[in-house]
Amino acid sequence: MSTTMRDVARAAGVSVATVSHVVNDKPGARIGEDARRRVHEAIAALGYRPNALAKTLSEGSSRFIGLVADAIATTPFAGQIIHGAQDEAWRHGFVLLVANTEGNAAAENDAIAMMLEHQVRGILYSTWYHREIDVPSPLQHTETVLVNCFAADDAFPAVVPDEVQGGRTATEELLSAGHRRIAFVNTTSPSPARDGRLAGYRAALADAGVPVDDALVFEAAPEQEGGYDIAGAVVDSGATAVFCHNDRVAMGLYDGLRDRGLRIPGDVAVMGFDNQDVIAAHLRPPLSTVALPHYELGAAGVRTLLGLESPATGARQLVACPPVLRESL
Amino acid sequence: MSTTMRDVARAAGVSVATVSHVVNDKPGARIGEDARRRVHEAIAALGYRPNALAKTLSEGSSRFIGLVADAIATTPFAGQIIHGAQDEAWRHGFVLLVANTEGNAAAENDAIAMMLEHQVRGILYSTWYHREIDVPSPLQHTETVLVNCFAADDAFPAVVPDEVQGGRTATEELLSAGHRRIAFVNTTSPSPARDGRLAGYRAALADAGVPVDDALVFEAAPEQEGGYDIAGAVVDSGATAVFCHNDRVAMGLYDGLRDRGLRIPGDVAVMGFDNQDVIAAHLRPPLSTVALPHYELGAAGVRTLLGLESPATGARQLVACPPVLRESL
DNA sequence: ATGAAAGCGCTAACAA
DNA sequence: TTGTTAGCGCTTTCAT
Repeated sequence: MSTTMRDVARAAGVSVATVSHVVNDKPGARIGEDARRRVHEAIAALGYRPNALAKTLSEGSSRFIGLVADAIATTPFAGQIIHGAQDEAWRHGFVLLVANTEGNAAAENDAIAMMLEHQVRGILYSTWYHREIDVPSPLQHTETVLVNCFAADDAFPAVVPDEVQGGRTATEELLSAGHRRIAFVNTTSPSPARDGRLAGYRAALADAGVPVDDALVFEAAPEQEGGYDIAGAVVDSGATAVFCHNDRVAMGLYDGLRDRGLRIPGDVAVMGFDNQDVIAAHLRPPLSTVALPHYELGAAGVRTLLGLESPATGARQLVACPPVLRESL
Repeated sequence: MSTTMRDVARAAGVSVATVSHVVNDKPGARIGEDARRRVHEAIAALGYRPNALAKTLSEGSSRFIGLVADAIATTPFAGQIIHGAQDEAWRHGFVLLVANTEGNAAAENDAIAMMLEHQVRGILYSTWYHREIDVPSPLQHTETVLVNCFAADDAFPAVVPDEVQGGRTATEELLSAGHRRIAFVNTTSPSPARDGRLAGYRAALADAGVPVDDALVFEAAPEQEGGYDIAGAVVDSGATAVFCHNDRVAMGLYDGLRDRGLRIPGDVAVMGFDNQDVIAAHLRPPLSTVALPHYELGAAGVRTLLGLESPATGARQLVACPPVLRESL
């Protein structure tokens, strides 16, 4: 097997206790200059690596954090949640245990059980799109933080994107670009995103003294196809700017607009939502949008779990969706 | 703290050895019906969960596998490597420790060190695009499998996509759709993908008895912009079909073609590469392409690490890139 | 300033 | 069939 603390102790001619002290740089430990040096030498010579598992066992508390995700796969940016969580965990000396459950309840329970058996400090439960969930029962008695989702009764700390602010921001950008007839192509699927962004849109208009015209609010499937199909109606409405529920809808709308000989942003300004990697920056013209803060969601989740971030509001913690301006308006 | 095996033993009126045996369902262990039942009852009553860390310590071998990735973030489908690795690891009772290093050497070394300290059985080192790498030195003395990358001298087992076969497949699809003047818009950046796909393109043409015309081979930046900009030249070449280095280039090409009043696939057939989630299936028309097998790469990496898959060839293990036919040809 | 020794929760001989 | 016991590698009093 690998070299242990005992090997080091023997090589340095000291006891394991001494080695332990110098390895961990214990504050209240008086170690002689000489002994300390010998230990370091022995460590280098033997290529000693502390066994984190043994350490955990003896200390009684691990440095693992679990992250169970319903879909690392399905959506590109879900990976950003992992990334943010991993970075932040790392920053505090923690390691991430990742499990992908594909929404399968059995897999979910297995994953949670396995994490608990590995003595995780707590579990981050995340979804790939912002929504309300039923918290899996094994999580009821575990230190849990919801990421990008929330419990019906807000019984668990949760970190979610601020949809209302996002919708408001998008609209404000269009407003400040001089537009007054601003259409909103919302999604057809009921969700916090749908309600929140609409509320934000309305609020921004109201604040700007622009009357809300319900004829300017459309609904479309939240994909390219939805955006493409709604283009005609949007054009007919006489809108000079369009805020799309997401970047994919915007991408479809681009095509629909182009088919009708309309130029962006000359004839119609377009604003997206999500700031989706492969799309937003590379449409022609590059799409202005509002970013979904996935990385930050993961990071904030870890901080909350570690008790470094007091849930200001009480339950749901809102993370801002910042605007990303490019050339579509 | 949580309930331990001792608590269970006491509650069931047996020894810890007995509990251990029933918990692990040890083959060579004769346990009385009665004792077994009492143990199970005690476990249920106390809500006992085995401590995986203690188990590892005592058994001497852990069930962790490390995955260090240079960018979970940058590209959407990198996440699929994690996903595949995680599923496969899980399937064999292993847990994935994930670390994202953003290509930073220091972070990389830290990550590897941490994994080693956690007694990982081995480490998967993966990159977000297929390329040759210098294997970080701490990995030299560790059970390592390269995923989506390979060492200069093929000194490490590696699992990579079969670029040549991919290029050949793409071309064959175009060929069997009846095309003879098939352009290839390759990338400008040197890479296994660039060389391999070109080789596959040539081989497919040769096999079909179609002379390779170098005037039909173009180069463009591997993004939407590159595809858009090259459209004119491609059209001028008189090609009736275009094989693009990747889906993003194809997306740009779509725009360029449309600007020139050309229809897809009526006037020009288009084939992509990557099968990139957000893009391929949602262009108009949906893009036919060749899939990069990221999930499979991650899964195969785990199998190889676990010694379940004997590297047939010796060093680099090739994973097939299957065609995904939609409506662009 | 340093060491001995008792655990942490579990496994695996070996006894009984 | 079941129990005893000695570790696994490390931390941590408590002596010295």
